[in-house]
Amino acid sequence: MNAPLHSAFGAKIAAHTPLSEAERAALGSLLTRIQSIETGGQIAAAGEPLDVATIVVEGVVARSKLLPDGRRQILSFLLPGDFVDAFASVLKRRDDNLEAISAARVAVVPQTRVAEVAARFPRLYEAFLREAFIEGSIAREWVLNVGQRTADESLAHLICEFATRMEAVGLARDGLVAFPFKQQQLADALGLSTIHLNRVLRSLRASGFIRLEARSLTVLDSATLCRMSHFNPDYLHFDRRAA
Amino acid sequence: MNAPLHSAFGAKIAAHTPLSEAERAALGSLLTRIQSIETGGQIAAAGEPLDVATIVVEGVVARSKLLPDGRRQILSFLLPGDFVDAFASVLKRRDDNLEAISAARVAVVPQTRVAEVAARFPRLYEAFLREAFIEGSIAREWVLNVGQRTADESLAHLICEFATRMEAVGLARDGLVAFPFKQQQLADALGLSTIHLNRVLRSLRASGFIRLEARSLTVLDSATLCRMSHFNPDYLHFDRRAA
DNA sequence: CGGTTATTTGACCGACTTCAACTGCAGTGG
DNA sequence: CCACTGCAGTTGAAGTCGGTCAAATAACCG
Repeated sequence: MNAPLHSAFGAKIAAHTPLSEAERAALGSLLTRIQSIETGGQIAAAGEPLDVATIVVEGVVARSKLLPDGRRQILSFLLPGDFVDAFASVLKRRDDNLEAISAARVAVVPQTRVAEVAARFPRLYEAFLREAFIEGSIAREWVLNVGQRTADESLAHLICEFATRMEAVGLARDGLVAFPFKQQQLADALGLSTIHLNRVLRSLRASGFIRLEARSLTVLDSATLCRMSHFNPDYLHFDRRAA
Repeated sequence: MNAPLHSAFGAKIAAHTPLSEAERAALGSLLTRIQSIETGGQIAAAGEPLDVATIVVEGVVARSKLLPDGRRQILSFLLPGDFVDAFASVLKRRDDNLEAISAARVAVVPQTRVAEVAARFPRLYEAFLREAFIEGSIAREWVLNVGQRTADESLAHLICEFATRMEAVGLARDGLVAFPFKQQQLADALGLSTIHLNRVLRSLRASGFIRLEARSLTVLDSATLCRMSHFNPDYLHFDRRAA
């Protein structure tokens, strides 16, 4: 992970919106209050006011919800460059949690700062809005993943999504990508038990579709993985102008 | 259901945003091109451009996704007064479907019209944004529902959510509410087989929690239903100013 | 090195699915 | 008026996917 430090954030937005120097500078100015969070550390909790947005600078963050008896569902993984809750101030209080999957660095941006930048730079405003709706679209795909796909399909789908998104921000190359997840976390993301997740993961390795060692994943047979999980990247809305 | 025809839409927004006469008029002006859709009719399909927003005037609409082999997941139910895809023009193409659960009447609003109204009335703009993010919040709760809750819990939760939302737009009274769903549709919403859904629904009736006859639902024991499903209405974000 | 946490494995169990058949009802047409 | 059709709902039996319980490695960390 020795990519230039703040690159993902700007790169992600620049991928679909050409940016002026002033816009780049404004983006950079959002990355001031950067916090380091250790693995498993909590970044935000349900019930807190929604007065800050969060930009993931480094590492992976999970958005999750809990049931009173302790069952946990992970709702999405936030990767470097992701900017969440930028418009959440239209709601009052957070109803979910943000926690670090790996050691992470995140920028915590007061909504007032976001609003200033958005007011000055309409294209950035639209880019932020776009990010927010893409996260919504991903959440809907997860409903499909958890509700309809079998355990194998849904794990394969998660891997396809993760690899694709990491590649899009330049953090994967030739199918090789950091994979910081504990099996417990993958299980919570897919609505499976850890034990079953372990067997399914194991079977993907045994089939030769992936290699997984030292928290690092190699996708060996991307085509099969995508096909078996019915992965269709449209829901990631990478390119606005694409057909 | 002989509530005044267009009431739900305005009422829903007025519930958290005080509206001027001009704002009311602008809202009304969005409700011009109203289409009647028969039960099961398709309103929009994946792949279409996202150049229109949709307001549900009457009836219930489902947002759904399909897998190539025919499995279907319903992602949310849109009730009278709901306004969806108002900002979706930041994305290019739809990746889900809208279909009528019951006979429905919907207003199909070109994004340009939405933009005009939003530009003239900032408070309406914010209200629309709010609607959009609440739908996102509901989608995240559904991930939890499908991923973690057992079949009984998740059906009970769906019923609590539906009754609560219908009540919020004045379409339920004393626990009595129209319930247009086929068991197949409920099953697709919860990621269950129809047969299992039938048994679970049946057991909720046998337990005396609900009565269900002639497409009309009576919630007999709301407290137990909410408790057993861990229903916490915070995620519906009804009142922005509430604690 | 010891203690904790993560992963792996096995045996068993249960929630949910699948397959198949039957009921009830509304519409349709003879 | 009544067979005929089709669809939604109901029921039963059998099978499977995935969960639970328990325990053994293996990796991690101070």
